[in-house]
Amino acid sequence: MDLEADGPSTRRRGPELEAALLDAAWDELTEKGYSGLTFDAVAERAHTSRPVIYRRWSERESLVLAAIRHHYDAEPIDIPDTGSLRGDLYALLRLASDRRADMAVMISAQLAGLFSETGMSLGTARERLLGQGTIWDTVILTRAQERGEIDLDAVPARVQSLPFDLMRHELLMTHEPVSDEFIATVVDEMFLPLVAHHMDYGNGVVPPD
Amino acid sequence: MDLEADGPSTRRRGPELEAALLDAAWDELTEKGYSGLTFDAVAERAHTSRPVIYRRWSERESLVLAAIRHHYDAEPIDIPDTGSLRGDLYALLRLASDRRADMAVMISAQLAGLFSETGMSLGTARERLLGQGTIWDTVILTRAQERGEIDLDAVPARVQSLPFDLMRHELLMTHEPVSDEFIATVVDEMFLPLVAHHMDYGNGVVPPD
DNA sequence: CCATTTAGATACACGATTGTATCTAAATGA
DNA sequence: TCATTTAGATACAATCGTGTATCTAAATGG
Repeated sequence: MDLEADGPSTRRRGPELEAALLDAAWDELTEKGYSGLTFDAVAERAHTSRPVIYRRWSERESLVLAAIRHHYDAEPIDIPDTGSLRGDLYALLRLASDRRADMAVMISAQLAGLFSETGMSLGTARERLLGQGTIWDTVILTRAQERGEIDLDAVPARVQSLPFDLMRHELLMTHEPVSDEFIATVVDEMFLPLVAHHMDYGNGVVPPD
Repeated sequence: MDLEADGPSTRRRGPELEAALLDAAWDELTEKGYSGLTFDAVAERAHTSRPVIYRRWSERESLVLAAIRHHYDAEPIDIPDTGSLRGDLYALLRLASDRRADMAVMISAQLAGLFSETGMSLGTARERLLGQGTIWDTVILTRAQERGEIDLDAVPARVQSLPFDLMRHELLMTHEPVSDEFIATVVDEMFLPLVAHHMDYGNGVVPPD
């Protein structure tokens, strides 16, 4: 065996080795995607051999799920408590986006079947497939605006799970952490106004106590 | 060759054959996903052989993209014009969801690397990976509700691209056409209120003429 | 320090898929 | 009808990943 590269002939065991394997699996997963992940590549990346992996996880699914859990256990997100909903949302969306962008990449790592091989993102694929610009919503909204039903400049491009659904959507589409502008839009121009609206006109719910 | 099954010994050519190949590719794509699609399976499904495919598309990517284009050219969505934004939205969301659910399935067909092999949907995967229920948004919103900042019952689970982003998100998560309840929620409890809000309080934009 | 465990290397047979080459016979056009 | 095209069958080598078996030597625990 070659001893020059890194650790001087040290042979890992137990948890340390396991962590290295799962890290390698995670990396392979984000790069190649689930269906592109091979035991071989994981073993090589972890500087070991296939049998070492097979002894722990005999199926790809279990290996991958273990790798994902391991990755997230490694850096848990602590939910912010700023004292206000707005502050919590800003903080959590920023945090979740930065820390979980790889989750979207991972989820898309499944998508990666197509995308990793071709270098396409989901958004790019949509563009390539749908043509350039004029899509349904644009047409309808333009029409609506022409009828005076809506002012597109007054309605930003972007309520309970809304911010998270939209963030997840954004992450899936771009494979990048969302921008500050995105968060501001979602929180201050969508979520909070909707909250206000529904608190003003919502059904007269009374707490059950 | 076997002549009993269907068409009596007729040998397809040109456009007819090409359409059959692309249909077969589409079907394989939705069933197996991009990375699970093989020239072999496509050929077999089209009742022909691999060389016939290779003569037209030598790469998987070009075959798949051609298949997707062919599929959507076959049944284009005509944008509804009901006379009102609300009506247009209801109609278009319904139509797009029904007709493009397979698009999400297709997009997820990429996701299918993991999901087709394991029978998981993206939503199921999220559940399995995140645990049972108590996630960020729930915690924060519960907190906010406890502070009286928000009434969860008054704010439904669900602005310009909002309905479509949310529908796309929904399709990706469930792999099913969205429900009428989903459309109603998005349109009447999210999008339209936001439109109203932003038209009332939006920036005083003046048409540039 | 010896016994036990187990990491890591290597090798193997197997199956699936690829891309091409070759041959035939069916469709088409002049 | 005859020449040209090309669909479709078949076969092939080559590659890649799988899953297992086997051997060695390093780590660990008593």
